[in-house]
Amino acid sequence: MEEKNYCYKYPHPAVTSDCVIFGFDGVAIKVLLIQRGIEPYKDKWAFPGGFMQIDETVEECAKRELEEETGLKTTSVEQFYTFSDVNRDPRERVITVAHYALVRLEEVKGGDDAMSAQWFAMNEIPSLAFDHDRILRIAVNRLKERICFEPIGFELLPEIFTMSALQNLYEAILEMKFDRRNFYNKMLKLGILSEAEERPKNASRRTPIKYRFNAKKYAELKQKGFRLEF
Amino acid sequence: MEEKNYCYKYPHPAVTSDCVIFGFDGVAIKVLLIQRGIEPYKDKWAFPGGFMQIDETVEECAKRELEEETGLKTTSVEQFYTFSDVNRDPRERVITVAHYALVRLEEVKGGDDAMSAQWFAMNEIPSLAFDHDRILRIAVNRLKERICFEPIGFELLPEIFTMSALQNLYEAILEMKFDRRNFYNKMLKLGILSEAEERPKNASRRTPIKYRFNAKKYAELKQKGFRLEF
DNA sequence: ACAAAAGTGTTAGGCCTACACCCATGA
DNA sequence: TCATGGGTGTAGGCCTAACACTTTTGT
Repeated sequence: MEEKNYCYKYPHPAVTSDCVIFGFDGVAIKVLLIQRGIEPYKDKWAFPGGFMQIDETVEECAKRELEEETGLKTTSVEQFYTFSDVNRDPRERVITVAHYALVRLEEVKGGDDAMSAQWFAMNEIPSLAFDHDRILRIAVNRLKERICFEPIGFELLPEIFTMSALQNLYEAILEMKFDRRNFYNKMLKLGILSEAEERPKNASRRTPIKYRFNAKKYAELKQKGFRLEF
Repeated sequence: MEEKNYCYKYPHPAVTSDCVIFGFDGVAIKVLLIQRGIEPYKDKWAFPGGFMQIDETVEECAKRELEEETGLKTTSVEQFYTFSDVNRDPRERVITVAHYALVRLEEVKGGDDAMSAQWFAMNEIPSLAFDHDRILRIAVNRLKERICFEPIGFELLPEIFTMSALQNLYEAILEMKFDRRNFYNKMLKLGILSEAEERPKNASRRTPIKYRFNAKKYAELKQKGFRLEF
């Protein structure tokens, strides 16, 4: 038998952190999953995550496990819900603090085949281990809510992007279609986009304007309180 | 020495649930606190809460502890953040899942002096135990955010209320002043208020109209998606 | 040549905001 | 009689939503 050296007067649950990692390939929202190598739910797909160590916060745990399991280093994850159903893990009582993060797909490719991590489009998600289906549903809802208030979409795009890439992203996340002209106007009126290059003199009608996110203007705007409506 | 009969291969944190209970007395938002009877932070004020049992969810724990410590039974609490700083409790590693709930002050009076629970107006909050100051700050932010999207304010008011009571509540939560006519128009246009009584024939200009919250109309509205803007 | 991508502007309707007067009551 | 609370409507500005054509490029 294993040694069990950590003893308490009352029963303690195990605590894990899980990570729902969103990416965007220009067309669809994708989610990063790993295939479990051990029981329970061996060979099933699940979110990267694992047991919290006694000297780290749940956020630190989420980032550490993410890197260990997928090679992906992110600067920030955001917790969004704690799942505590009594029987959500067959091994022992486990509560998990679920986090999400947005990453640029381009910056990640490395981790994919070295590890057993893979990106899945939202409509191709396999059946997931534990209660991870539920975690995903709630994560997607949070993402939808949040993108209406903060320009988090830019974290999913390359630094320089076209207006239609941005529109595609919003349409993919919110599962809605927008009128192109209205979307342009709304985004430009917000004032948080800067043109990323001189428009060449020989600008054809066909070459799209490149933008970048203007964090400085956004900070000013945020102070005053604002809201993106869709 | 106490017996320590619950043993694990790896160290486990303790898990607690805490409750930020909001009430409204017609003028100001209040919060329910209890005075701690034991160390650590003996005699300091804190949110009701306590250790999760191994066979209950964090939400069940929150409701149980709330009732044990204040006599207050609530049907629902909502978790809003999990605090996991490594040293937030001097006894052992404790992570807490913080919840909030809105209650009608009128329905609570019982518990107050039997227990050592007391209501505090937001500007009279004493210094709190643990990291409960931080928990309160975040709870208040969530409340502000949420009241702009869902008519949770009605949970704080008596079933039948006047428009100015409702306006006072919104002004207290959001710490803003609204134009009375605009507030009336906005609320009535939403269509989630019903007049609670016949307007008497001898209606004087001075007797206010009584309303009640119309959950049915709200449910219809919610399906279509809506938003309260302030 | 045709389909697909991208740039561009106007109009009508709805919503938000700001604002003032009258009446009744209680002190 | 005066202060307070409460009911009520309008006008201007801003935002939103709907909507079409032209240019260019690649096939």
